[in-house]
Amino acid sequence: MPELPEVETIKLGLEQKIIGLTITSVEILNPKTFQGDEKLALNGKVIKVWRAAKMLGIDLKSPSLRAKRGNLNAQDGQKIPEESIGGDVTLLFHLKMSGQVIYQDQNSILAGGHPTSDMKDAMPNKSTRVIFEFSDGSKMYFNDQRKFGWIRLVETAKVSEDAFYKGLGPEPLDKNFTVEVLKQQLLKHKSWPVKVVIMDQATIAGIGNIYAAEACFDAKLDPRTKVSDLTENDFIQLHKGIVRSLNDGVKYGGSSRENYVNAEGEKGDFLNYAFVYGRKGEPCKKCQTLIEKITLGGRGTYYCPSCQKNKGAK
DNA sequence: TTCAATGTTTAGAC
DNA sequence: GGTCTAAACATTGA
Repeated sequence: MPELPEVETIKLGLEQKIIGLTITSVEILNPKTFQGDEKLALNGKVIKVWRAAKMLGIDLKSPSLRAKRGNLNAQDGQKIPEESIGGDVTLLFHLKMSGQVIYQDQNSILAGGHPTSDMKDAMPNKSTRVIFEFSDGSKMYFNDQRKFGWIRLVETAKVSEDAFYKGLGPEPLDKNFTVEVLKQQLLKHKSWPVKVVIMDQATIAGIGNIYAAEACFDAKLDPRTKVSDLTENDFIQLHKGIVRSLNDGVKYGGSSRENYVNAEGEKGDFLNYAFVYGRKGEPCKKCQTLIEKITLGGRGTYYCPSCQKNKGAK
């Protein structure tokens, strides 16, 4: 489920909580969920929490890895300086369709990812796949109903070699993501429908089915419009639509109805603000025409037949 | 009972 | 190779 804004929401919450904490145990309830040697995370201190597309990264300073290497740098045999700021190992998370990251300490619950009614209840539950415990007694749970998601432990220096990470295109919320970049990326697939191409992770990183539909609505483009039929203005509007919908997603705390829950009961409810996603048969918020649903690129696709036009269609 | 689900990868058929 | 579809992963809920 989670797309870029949901993962960003988790990242923003998590970094307030776990930076500086040390992992004291990693309990793997479903072996297929965790790839790599979890022992390298033990006694690892959280240095950084980051996001790339829909992937979450947690960098750890790993005493275990240093011990394994004899505290020597593999390349030149030099001692690794203690003041080294970079992490040694990184936990990569991908939530796929139904993953959740839930962090609980004494005072609060931080729950992000796929929305379920029980996500702020007692953990672990039947969807819990991996449990991390920190030095202060707080815990982080990785839940995943459908078991599509994964956690991978890799050496921080080798994150860029990770198969998934390697395949990612430009980050849409990065300041370098200009209209020109969008255009260049899209033109690599001139015959593809616009919604399909913006969901392609190698073209643009992090856009999923919800935000792709919203971005097309925002740009007034029929999702089936081929890239070759886009005008200069379409690229500008599409760029605006992508950035706006993703930023709105972050602003509203993601599309999970109870994405972020704390003592104040804050919730993410972007879906309440969606113009087309999940609104088949309901009136368009702009023109009252009923929203239609089709299948495009194998995915359910919602659009307003009146607001969104396909200039290439006969 | 059947179908679709906020993701990604892979296999087949033109 | 390009392009499209279906299937695979596994589970739940409408």
